[in-house]
Amino acid sequence: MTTELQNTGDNFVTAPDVAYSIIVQKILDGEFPPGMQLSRRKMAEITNVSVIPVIEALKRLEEDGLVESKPKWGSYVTIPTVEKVNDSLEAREAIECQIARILSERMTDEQFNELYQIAERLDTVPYAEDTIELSRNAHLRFHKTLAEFSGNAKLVNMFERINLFWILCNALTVRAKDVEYPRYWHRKLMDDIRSGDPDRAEASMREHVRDSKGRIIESVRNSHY
Amino acid sequence: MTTELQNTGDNFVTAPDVAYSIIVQKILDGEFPPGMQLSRRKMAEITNVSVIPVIEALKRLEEDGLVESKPKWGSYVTIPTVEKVNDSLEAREAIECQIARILSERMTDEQFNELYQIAERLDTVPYAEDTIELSRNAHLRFHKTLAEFSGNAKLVNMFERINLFWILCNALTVRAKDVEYPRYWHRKLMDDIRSGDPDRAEASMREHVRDSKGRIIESVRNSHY
DNA sequence: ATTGACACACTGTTATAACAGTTATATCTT
DNA sequence: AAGATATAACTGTTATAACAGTGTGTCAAT
Repeated sequence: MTTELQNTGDNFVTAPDVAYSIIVQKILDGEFPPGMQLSRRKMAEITNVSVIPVIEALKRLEEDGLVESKPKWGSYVTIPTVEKVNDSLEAREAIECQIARILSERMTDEQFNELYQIAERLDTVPYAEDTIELSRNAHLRFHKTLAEFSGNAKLVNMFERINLFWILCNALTVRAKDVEYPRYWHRKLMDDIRSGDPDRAEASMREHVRDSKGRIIESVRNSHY
Repeated sequence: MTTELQNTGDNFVTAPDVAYSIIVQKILDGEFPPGMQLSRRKMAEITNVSVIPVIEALKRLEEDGLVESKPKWGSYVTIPTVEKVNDSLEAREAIECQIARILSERMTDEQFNELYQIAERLDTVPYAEDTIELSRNAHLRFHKTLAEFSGNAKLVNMFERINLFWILCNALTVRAKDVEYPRYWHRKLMDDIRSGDPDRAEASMREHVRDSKGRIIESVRNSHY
């Protein structure tokens, strides 16, 4: 049953990769709910690898903020408290504002066009029940592309970390009806970045990030784990 | 010879902790210079633990940016290229500016006084050959304390990561004579944070971080590994 | 009935050893 | 002598198993 462990040419899939992707999936799907203990042996059994790679997978998840550990006790799925969500959003604000600043100073026309297309779709496609998955993915891709276009590997890395915890919170709490963007929300952000003024770009991004803050905090407060 | 592995009461020192601290020390001391390959077996031998904890230690070092890895080849001490240093400084800027913003809005009088004392020492003690170690430590503590007073665990964590790579770069390149602070450099920063205006605090911090940028980049460019 | 202690069934931790690539060197062939 | 091939000595990777705490439930004594 080691079908997934094959070395397909150049890119080598390690056992920790396998364990990580399976566990992440189950956490985001809600199969492993917040607070649930993740025993190393059981995770090894589920993912068909041994304990060693599971340790590394859990460690990565800890870096992502999806899992926490008590020494000599074990790991469990992070419970998104108001404090943690707040910390995460402040960190996200730091990263994304810096990305906006950088992009305002170095962004090619092709990059702007690509981003603007996504922004337009986000502003026009309604956030309805049947398109929620589509819209959410587009939204994630928008921010991920912004990060990548900064050309800064460290910022991209930090963003992806923060983002996973954010995705978890969304999956747990936000419903479609809660989300309603102004009509030119994302395109305005792009225009402000395009202006070439770092301060303006940053201010616009800060507003953009903070917009979701109150909503998320409220949702988290209402869901007790 | 397992004297270091004892469980001293409550706080449990794991084998990865032991390996990590030894290897970090040797990297920062220059005993393991940039580019040097760090074989897992040899690291295990040096640190008196087995290969498994060494894997975790090397992984932590990778997170810190002190070590890089090629799959199926091994780990080696990071070579601080201009690009990496630049990325790191931009990330540092993001974190520290956000910390400055937060502190401008929530900082107690005691916290301000403690920070101001360190700032005063930094501005008055000359950065001479014999006090370089002292001064550098004070400088690190200043920024570390700033991070901690933000009350945001994620930001503290991110800061410590970034900071280690920064320490490495400093250890490799900067000489005492290169560094010369304006007389009120750190106290001005504290005053700007104290003003209560997030934008002003941020701008001041940005200037503070960028001040060192040119100097470091130049030093790194001149030291080819 | 309550309380204490002991044992068992979990948990993490990590050393050993076998497996699997990579690289460099030595040997063989042309 | 030059090139190609095989081999040896590294490297990372990870499964197995033994060790070491932690918590829980049960049983006996009070």
